Amino acid sequence: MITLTEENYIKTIYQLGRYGTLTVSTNSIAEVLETKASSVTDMVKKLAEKGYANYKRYQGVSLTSKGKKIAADVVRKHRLWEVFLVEKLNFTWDEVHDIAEQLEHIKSEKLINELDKLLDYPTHDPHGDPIPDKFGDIKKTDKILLFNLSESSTGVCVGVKDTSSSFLKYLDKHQIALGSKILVVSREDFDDSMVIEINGSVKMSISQTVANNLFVKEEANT
Amino acid sequence: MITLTEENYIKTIYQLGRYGTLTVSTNSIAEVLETKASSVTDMVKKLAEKGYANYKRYQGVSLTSKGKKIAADVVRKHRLWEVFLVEKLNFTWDEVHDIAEQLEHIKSEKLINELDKLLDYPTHDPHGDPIPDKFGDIKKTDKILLFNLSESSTGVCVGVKDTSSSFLKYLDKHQIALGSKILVVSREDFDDSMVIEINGSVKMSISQTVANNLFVKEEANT
DNA sequence: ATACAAATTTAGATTAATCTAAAAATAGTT
DNA sequence: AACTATTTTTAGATTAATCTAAATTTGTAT
Repeated sequence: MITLTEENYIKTIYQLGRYGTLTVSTNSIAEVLETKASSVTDMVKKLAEKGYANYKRYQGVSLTSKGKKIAADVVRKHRLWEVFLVEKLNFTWDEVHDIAEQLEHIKSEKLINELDKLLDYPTHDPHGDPIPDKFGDIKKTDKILLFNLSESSTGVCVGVKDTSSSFLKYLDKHQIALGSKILVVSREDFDDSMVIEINGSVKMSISQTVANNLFVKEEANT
Repeated sequence: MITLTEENYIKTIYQLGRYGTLTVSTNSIAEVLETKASSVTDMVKKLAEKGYANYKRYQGVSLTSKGKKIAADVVRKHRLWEVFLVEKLNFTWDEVHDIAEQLEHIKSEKLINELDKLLDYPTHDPHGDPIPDKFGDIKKTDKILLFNLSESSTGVCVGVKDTSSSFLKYLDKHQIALGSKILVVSREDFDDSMVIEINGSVKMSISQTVANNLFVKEEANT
């Protein structure tokens, strides 16, 4: 059996390592999980013993295919529950993370399959992140950061990097949502801010920080 | 903060003590939770220290009002989730217990209130057990065991005592469900079995065990 | 009232997950 | 190549929840 704590470590390794493709450092895991690096070392040894991770001292950790499957399942559950909370229980996108963090550990295959069906098989969560399928596979989209969109180009908002409540509320306030059409009107070299136009109407200036936390899908030039 | 384990002990004390009205023994708690009495003693001391229970060595445990509130909340969540699983996710009444056992520990007031609303404020779970309201109050029904129904009396099935999968499947097989009308046709002194008629059509013989695990609400004599 | 059986508690040990502080390895810079 | 700063690991301790085995209390029956 796998414990809740182990699941959280595995998920963190998965996400820090770009869905399990990279090796990650114990320190970075410790930072995300708000523990100490020494605790991470201990746990990572255990995960390796149990066959969920590859680990060589001082060389970082990666997931085995067994570990990746577990991680993808947890992420799948997390994101499906987020969709449920927003679609069925009237939550807003900035309220769902902490609850999904709890719900992601519920064990029942039927439950998650039925939930998937109830929600009509969504492919992305309320923040635009992709939902792994039953087999742990993820559809990759060619999203880029708004910051990397050039002047007079247009993109559709497809996700956020920072999912903090404060950032999401900022976006709400300025009517930026998934699906919004964003035109880069001009860029300011001085402080890397930019002026954008949202859905062809509202014009506003955004900071580099905002531009670096918003994913868009670039639209073909007109 | 209250741990998951503490919550489970509190819930058990609540249920063994008839919704917190009686004092219960450490042994009975140990049996339900499948632990040893010595573990229970330790935990019960801790619960008393934290203000959730009243405890005097060798004299059993009861809940404080603070403990009762926590227990009622957990039971409320458990039963609401059971309704959700049956009503929205196509589970049958014999499949929901173990999953609800996990879901009952999810912490979010908004979540449970919204769930309550989504389900249209149900008063009973799929086994006929009452759902405590937001304040922890429970509507008591005057249900009796089918075993205590006299010959030629009629009752409506309103709940089960044994919620095991095997018993529930037995009921399904014989078309006995919540709401079924049951007439006691005759009783057999020899082995305490009885012949019943279900919904005015099917006649069958049931054992004492079955009659002692089915709750009915007696109907006024015709 | 005593003696015995059953229930309960205590004492001491174990496991999982964590921590601090010290030691070891790695990586970067001159 | 040597020094230093950073990262990582080890060693030893702590906490929550549990266990076994022994000791204590309670209740019952003669």
